[in-house]
Amino acid sequence: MLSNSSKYAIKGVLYLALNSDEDHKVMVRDMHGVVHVPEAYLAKLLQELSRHGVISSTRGPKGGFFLSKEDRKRSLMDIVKVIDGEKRVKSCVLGVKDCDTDQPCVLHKLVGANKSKFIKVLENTTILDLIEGKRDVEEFFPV
Amino acid sequence: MLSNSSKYAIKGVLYLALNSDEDHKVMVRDMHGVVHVPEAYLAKLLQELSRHGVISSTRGPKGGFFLSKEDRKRSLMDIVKVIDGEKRVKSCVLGVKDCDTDQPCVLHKLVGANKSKFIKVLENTTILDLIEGKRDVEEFFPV
DNA sequence: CATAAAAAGGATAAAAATGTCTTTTAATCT
DNA sequence: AGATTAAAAGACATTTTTATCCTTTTTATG
Ligand code: FES
Ligand code: FES
Repeated sequence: MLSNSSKYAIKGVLYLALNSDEDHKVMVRDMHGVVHVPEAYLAKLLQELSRHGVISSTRGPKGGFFLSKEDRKRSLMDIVKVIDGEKRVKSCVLGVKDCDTDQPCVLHKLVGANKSKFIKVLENTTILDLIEGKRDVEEFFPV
Repeated sequence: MLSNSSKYAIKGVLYLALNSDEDHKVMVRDMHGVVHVPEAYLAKLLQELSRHGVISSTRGPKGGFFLSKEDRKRSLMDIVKVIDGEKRVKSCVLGVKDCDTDQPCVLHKLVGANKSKFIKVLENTTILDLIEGKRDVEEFFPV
């Protein structure tokens, strides 16, 4: 459903949500160990997210990636859309076509409801929702 | 969640459920067009399923793949386990570890229930369940 | 302005998934 | 028995995903 890259990206953004803001940017070098994602690869993913305006970044000394107030209101789907594309996550359990069309597949009535519920979660859950009240970083990044 | 290969395999087995029995075996050549899976690749997947006893086959003239009475009682999960492995489908939304452990991830409470419901469907739905009453082959194999 | 720090970008590499082809084995039919 | 047929097996090819490396551009700061 979600690619590995999307999982990585989500974890990266969660880290930023917990550890960064406009005044405290964080370098990939300092976060890749905690979220268990290869440094260069995580950098690529975050750059992609930044390029699409899902997260923020500045270059140079004191630079790094961070989440602005606005960024925190982004949904998980915003991340997934950039990395995997919407099509991938919404595709039918049995094929490539979009789910919920006029011609549902055999499995649709069995799993379709679950799938669209999952998508709703991605769409309706913001970064802020996930981190509110939490500061115990480690629990966020299981191996 | 499910690999493309698993989807192919499920579609192949569904075709066999609708079009084969002990006395009417079917060759890959005759089915790959209907289920929209490359011939040689489908052959490989079916061979794998047969090797693991999920479906049946015999070689030579009048040979082919088919589902025995027993085979029809197999669950979707039996197919997925052979092709993808159980780990892959059960893994956590955010990582590689198994879901539902003592240390659930941040997303678990949001999506975990959906995921385990999906797995339950795979485990509890048999081939027979899917085809009962149906003979309209085409609706089963959307593009 | 010089310098160093950091992301951005691009090229490349490695691994996994997907797909094809050829040879071997087993069943059936003359 | 011999010819034919079809799956089984395995080698090979392609594509996609995942991952690394190196150069360039931008920016803060002394
Ligand atoms: S159409 Fe196949 S899961 Fe919805
Ligand atoms: S532990 Fe991550 S989804 Fe269950």
